[in-house]
Amino acid sequence: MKREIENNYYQIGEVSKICNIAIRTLHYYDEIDLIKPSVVDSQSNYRYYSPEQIPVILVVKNYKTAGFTLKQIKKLISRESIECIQLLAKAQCDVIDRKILELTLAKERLQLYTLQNEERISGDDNIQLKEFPHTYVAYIRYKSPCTKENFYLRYAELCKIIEANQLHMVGTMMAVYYEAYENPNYENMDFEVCVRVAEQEERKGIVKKFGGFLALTAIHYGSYERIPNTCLKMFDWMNENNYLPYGPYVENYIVDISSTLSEENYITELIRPVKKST
Amino acid sequence: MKREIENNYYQIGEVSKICNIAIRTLHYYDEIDLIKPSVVDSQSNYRYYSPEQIPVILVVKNYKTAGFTLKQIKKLISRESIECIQLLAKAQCDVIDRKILELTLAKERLQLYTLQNEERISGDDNIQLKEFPHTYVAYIRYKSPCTKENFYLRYAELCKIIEANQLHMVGTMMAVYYEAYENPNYENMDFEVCVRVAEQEERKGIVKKFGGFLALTAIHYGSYERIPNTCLKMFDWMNENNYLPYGPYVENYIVDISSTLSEENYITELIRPVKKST
DNA sequence: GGAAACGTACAGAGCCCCCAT
DNA sequence: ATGGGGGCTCAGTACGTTTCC
Repeated sequence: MKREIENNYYQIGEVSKICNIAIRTLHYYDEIDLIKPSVVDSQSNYRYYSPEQIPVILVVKNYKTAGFTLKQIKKLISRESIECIQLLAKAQCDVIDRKILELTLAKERLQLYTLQNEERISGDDNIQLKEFPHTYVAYIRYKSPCTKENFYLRYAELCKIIEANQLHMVGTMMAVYYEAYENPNYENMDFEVCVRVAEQEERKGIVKKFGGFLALTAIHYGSYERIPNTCLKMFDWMNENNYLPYGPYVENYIVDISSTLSEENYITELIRPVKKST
Repeated sequence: MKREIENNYYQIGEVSKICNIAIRTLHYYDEIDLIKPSVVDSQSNYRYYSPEQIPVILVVKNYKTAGFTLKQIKKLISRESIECIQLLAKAQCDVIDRKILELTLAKERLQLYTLQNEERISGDDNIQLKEFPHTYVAYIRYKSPCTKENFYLRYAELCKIIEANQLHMVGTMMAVYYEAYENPNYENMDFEVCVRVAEQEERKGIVKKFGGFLALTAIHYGSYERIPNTCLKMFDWMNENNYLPYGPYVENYIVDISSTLSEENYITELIRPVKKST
């Protein structure tokens, strides 16, 4: 009789190997009545699984990678009606789509760090003239004292708006300085804090199209105090190559206080729209 | 002095709203030293967060959606070196890629159920002639008694091989009957159990190209006992339309014991390769 | 009277470790 | 070497009570 069981059933370790599931997890599935072994030896309490259970266990695994909870899976494999499965499956497809979108965006954000690294190595002279690409940004623009604190306050405001409107931030904080050529009034300055979003459509007062202009850009490493220095270099380049500023100056805070404590690690992209002087 | 704190700092409720994080979660982040409020009132124990903390909290959120653990995030925002961040970010990008692949495959599997539904509704007469598409399948072929038990044993074997070779199953179990036209010997039958895999390449003895032939297909609903019935209908169709069998007969077990207990819910695709008779 | 704090409890999905055979 | 099972983990959520503004 023992022989018979051993020949026609799998022990838990075999099932574990076949399905690539930890033994303890199979214990757990038994405990919560998700997958009960066909036979349990009443003396040893050893679990014995029938071959028909293998496909079921594998289906459970598939459902799990699809993101169903064990409770849902219990329903799915309790197998009342196929219509029920189809309904749940359809809904889960949408969930998966959303998850994939989220992960794609998360990856994009991570790549901001890694990409910057390569540029940093490749570009000894990091000043370059390029077409700043079209993107969509969520923004807040009004006049206020231009202090660090106000910056973060505004960024916080912006984040609140982004959350409230279920937008998806991709990218880092940027600032647009609308008064860079008049004598800027630092006590009450007209500037904008904005950030790129995944959504490709304008929303009145919240999201607008941005970019699509020719700009001289430079990557500035380190503390913000030395930014004027890098700016001067950009002006030198413009003089030599006959370009003039053309539109508000932009800064993109690629690595800032949110990812590093030491100001020496800051990375800022300085973006100055330009046109050829005639 | 209290006034000053209230003006320059956020209370926990405000942070919660701005960042869309539960208050109790912020408590938790404080407890595990992930995000400590800048100021804690020593009398009331009220937490006060500075505006600079908002971007950090949001970065934590982003890292979380990217799949980092809180422990890793603690390191990431402890912000020793950017190189460390870049390394972790690069590794996590690979993790995300794998997750996206997995989810994509999981979705494909789910769609097997939902797609079948539409076909079921649309096709009153479910016999159709079609080019069976090219796919890659993992397979096991040898002779053995053709019993249900052996089927699941083989399927289990196949799954083991798939796991061992890190292949990705997409689709349902299929069987290829190589002896369908000779007098089949059910005691020792040459048949194959196979399943579609995501990998688009052959592997000797494990994965092979499959399909790419003209076939008459029918969807059979219900118990396997009535399959011969549906088969007869297919032969009738072939006689009427001048087609002859051409190659081994295949069954695709779309809904079987792994997704339903009642045999009445089974859905099986019968696939008979054919050619025009001359 | 609405916020905030905090202790406890519990969730889901396992995993670690020790013991028995 | 294989099995069994208690307790533990992670990242929270829910509930209830008490204290503060």
